[in-house]
Amino acid sequence: MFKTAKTKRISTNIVDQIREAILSGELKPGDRLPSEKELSKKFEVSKASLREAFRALEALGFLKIRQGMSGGAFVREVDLTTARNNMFNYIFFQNPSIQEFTQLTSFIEPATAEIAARNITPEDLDDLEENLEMTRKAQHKSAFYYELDTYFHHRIAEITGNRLVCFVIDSLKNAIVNIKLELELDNDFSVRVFKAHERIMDALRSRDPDSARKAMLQHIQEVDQMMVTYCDADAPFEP
Amino acid sequence: MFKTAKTKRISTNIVDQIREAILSGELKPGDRLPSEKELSKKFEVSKASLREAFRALEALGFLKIRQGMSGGAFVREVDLTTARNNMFNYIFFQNPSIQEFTQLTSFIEPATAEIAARNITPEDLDDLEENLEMTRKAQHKSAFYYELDTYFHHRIAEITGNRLVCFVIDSLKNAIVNIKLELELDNDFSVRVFKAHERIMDALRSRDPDSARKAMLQHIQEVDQMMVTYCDADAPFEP
DNA sequence: AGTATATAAACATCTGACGTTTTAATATTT
DNA sequence: AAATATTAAAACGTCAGATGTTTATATACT
Repeated sequence: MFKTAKTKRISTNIVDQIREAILSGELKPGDRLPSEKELSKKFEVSKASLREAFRALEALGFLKIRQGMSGGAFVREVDLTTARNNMFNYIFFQNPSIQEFTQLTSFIEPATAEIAARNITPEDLDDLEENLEMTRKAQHKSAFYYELDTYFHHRIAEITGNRLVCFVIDSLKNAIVNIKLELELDNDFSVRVFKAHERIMDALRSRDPDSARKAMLQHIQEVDQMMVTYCDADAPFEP
Repeated sequence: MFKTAKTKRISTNIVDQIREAILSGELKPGDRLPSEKELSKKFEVSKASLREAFRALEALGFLKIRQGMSGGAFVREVDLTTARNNMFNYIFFQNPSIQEFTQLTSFIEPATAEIAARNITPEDLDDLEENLEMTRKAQHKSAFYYELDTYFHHRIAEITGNRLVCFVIDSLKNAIVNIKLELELDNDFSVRVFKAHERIMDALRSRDPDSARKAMLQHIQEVDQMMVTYCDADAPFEP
């Protein structure tokens, strides 16, 4: 009983109203809001307060403000990058251990690989073969190598057709790389990753769910092992 | 080669600088930033621009601004609620099917239950027993029932000690309830949920990982089944 | 037809004034 | 002396209006 009667900041009030309008479907991606002048009249607030609200809604990913004639505030879908960044911000403060990352990943990715082995199409296979080939060639180019690895896992997740799974896998990979290591790949590491990807591909090619699951799990555990060793050895990331 | 040379908005620049300072550890949770007046002097920008930046950083969960003497902008950890809301915003636009939720959940929660059965302490058990008892008594009080269910799953996840797992499970439960249904529990539904929880508890009590995993999986699939039926039957949520 | 120029709509930024909240110090009362 | 009331100051909150910048479109000029 008795909720707070405190009046919020004006900008907060506006953020809530616009967010609500979007979530209720009253405003849809692509819609353009009235100009600052008109809106501040409607809300009966100053331009400054309105603009503060816009900055928050932009940070949340609900709006994109464009300058110039026929610019304005456009509603947009909260996109993957925004969501992933926001998730990163949270995970950063949790500062989970490599083992926590590995554990969650090992719950999801082997299952993903298993399903992929059942549902994979020739096009998917071609895509992954190409990725594998590029990985083979790129074994010593660190930054590029990371991108290829991410794509490999992302692509397999995509085959499940489950966007939530894709999102979580993406976000985890993004977070661990940004938090834990700037991935100073040594030769051994990249060779092992490549070989693991090869084994997974073998299983996918032969549409063998069980092997795919096992190969993926082994891959995850091997990488975990290497990362833990690497961190213990010469890169303590907790000052 | 050649990145964009476009100068960003001032507020964006400030957001980036402060965010960077936090991520690099230069600023820590609890720290107080200088006053608006001083900061706008340091950044050589107007108060308005600085405040716009503050609104964005607040929305992201990095800052909390307090009014009054000895108020100001305080750095804080991005908290679970903020992160969960931000994740919800993304998932809202993806509008995933119940099956997508179920699939991801079925990857994670059975594994969670399995581990919990191994690691559960007497205190954990007491907690869960109490929750089960309350669930038994509250089978017809919809809102409360949902809270108890959420806590049950959350608490089991917690036993793994893996904060990422907790976060994902929490966020998923939060999202599905807010997006898909305002959970008009009928009697059958709550009875089945209660019985499933009972079965899971049996397994946890006897520290039987295999049974715990199976019971959890069955619970998830049963709930999925009921939700799909419910949605098909009389609550189409896509207008 | 193609290119330059002008115009207008809309956002971006700054300034300075005034209001509100909150804490802490001080004065007053009991 | 303790409790209460008053006051002061620091910091955020809001507003109005002036001025600058961007961008698309219309117009004029090759």
